[in-house]
Amino acid sequence: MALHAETVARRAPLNRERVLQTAVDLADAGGIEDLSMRRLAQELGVVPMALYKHVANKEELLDGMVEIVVREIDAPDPDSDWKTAVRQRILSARRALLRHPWGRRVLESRNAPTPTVLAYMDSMIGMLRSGGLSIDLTHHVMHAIGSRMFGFSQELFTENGSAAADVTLPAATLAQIAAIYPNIAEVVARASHDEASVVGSGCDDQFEFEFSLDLLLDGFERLHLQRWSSTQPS
Amino acid sequence: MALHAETVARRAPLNRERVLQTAVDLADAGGIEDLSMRRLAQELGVVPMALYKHVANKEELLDGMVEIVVREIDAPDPDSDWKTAVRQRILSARRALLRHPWGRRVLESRNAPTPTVLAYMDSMIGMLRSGGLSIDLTHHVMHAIGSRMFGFSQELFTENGSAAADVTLPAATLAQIAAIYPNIAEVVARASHDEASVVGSGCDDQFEFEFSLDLLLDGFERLHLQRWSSTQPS
DNA sequence: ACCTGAACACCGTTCAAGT
DNA sequence: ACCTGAACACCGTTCAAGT
Repeated sequence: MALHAETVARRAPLNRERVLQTAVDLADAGGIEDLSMRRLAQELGVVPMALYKHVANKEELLDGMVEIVVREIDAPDPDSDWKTAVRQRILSARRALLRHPWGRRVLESRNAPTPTVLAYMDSMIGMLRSGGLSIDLTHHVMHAIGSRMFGFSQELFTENGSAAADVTLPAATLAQIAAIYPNIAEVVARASHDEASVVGSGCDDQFEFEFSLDLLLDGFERLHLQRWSSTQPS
Repeated sequence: MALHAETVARRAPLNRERVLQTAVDLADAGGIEDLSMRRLAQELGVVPMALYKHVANKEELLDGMVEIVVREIDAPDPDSDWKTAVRQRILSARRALLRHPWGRRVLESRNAPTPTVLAYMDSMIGMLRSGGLSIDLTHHVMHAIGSRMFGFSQELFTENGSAAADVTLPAATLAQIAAIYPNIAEVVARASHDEASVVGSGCDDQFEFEFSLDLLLDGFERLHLQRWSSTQPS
């Protein structure tokens, strides 16, 4: 009896908030593949089925985790012009995603947007409209930004560290690669020469992200200034 | 004895080619989530362990499936200018991916690029270099295109059909959504009005893909013409 | 009313035994 | 040498029994 009471008292009462936050912590620490309902229950000191009191199923758990990540994105700066404000906000989203590397994969696996995601999108549209962009242009801009608005890049093979064109192989095999893929070798050689300070990939992810983001934003601005319309393409 | 001989004769001899092609067919028909080693073995009329004679593990199976998809991408047209040739090739990649909707997810899950993927990237770099782009610009262009070179879009919640901003809900709840997300509602209302002919999403995926692809390609061309360099940003 | 153990229907893969 | 059944260590979730 006493033992039983002590056991109950020792563990903090489970609630949805604590379930979600522990799931986030687990994914942050061990990656999303280490997160299972059974593993999460173990971490919380309960039996797996106890979780189903607070989340309907694993999908709802993942939805809740997405909400936590998206809520970390800074509010828009009302004093900046639309392009600067959008840029800053997306860079803030990227920082949130760097804190939670599993966020990208999980967000992309969702079937439907959660309320927080919809609110973020609504806010983003509002920023573009406040900048004077037409509804038409805003619509296509939202498609063009796509999940980049959450700070996703669209790079190759970055999930697990190194990008495809980046070579962490010994120089011996690099020569062999050059024989088969001469163009890749040329680019890699140049990149590693220019940016030798960057360890690992040899590429500056932040630079690459801003490079493509700015290319798109500049394109949007150009279309806006020339009063682009989808019915009369230039 | 006779029965046994008949059983052996009835099933075509297993080989790597047939294992991979059957896996592709299964994924095409039932989605990637229906593809398991056990399910694939069943389809081929063998015991699960028989597959491990032809592929080391499931990862290698998925690699092989990626190779099949990427090999379907058309070769570059040597007579077109670089921008047109790149554009055509990426649109061909997109068609391949539309035939194998699981391709995106599987390709993104790979840890390292397969030989066919590397060859495709090498060829893409070659096209840019032939167009006169500097190694420096080519490098950053490759990052900026990223997985879009395989025909991936970066749209939201498109995996399972409808994009986030698209409303397939009854009009009654649309009004409720408008109260909470007025900016989304405004864009959706306009889009469904303009493109009422398109069923489902109300958005023309092909148009959106080409819109952002051309924005990027035009940006690349502009940087090339003004002799852009990463060491001296404009 | 609440909690929970056992069970179900799956996974990918290992391993040892059988032919 | 080749093939294969059983087993291992997992999943998410259901369900009925226990308190």
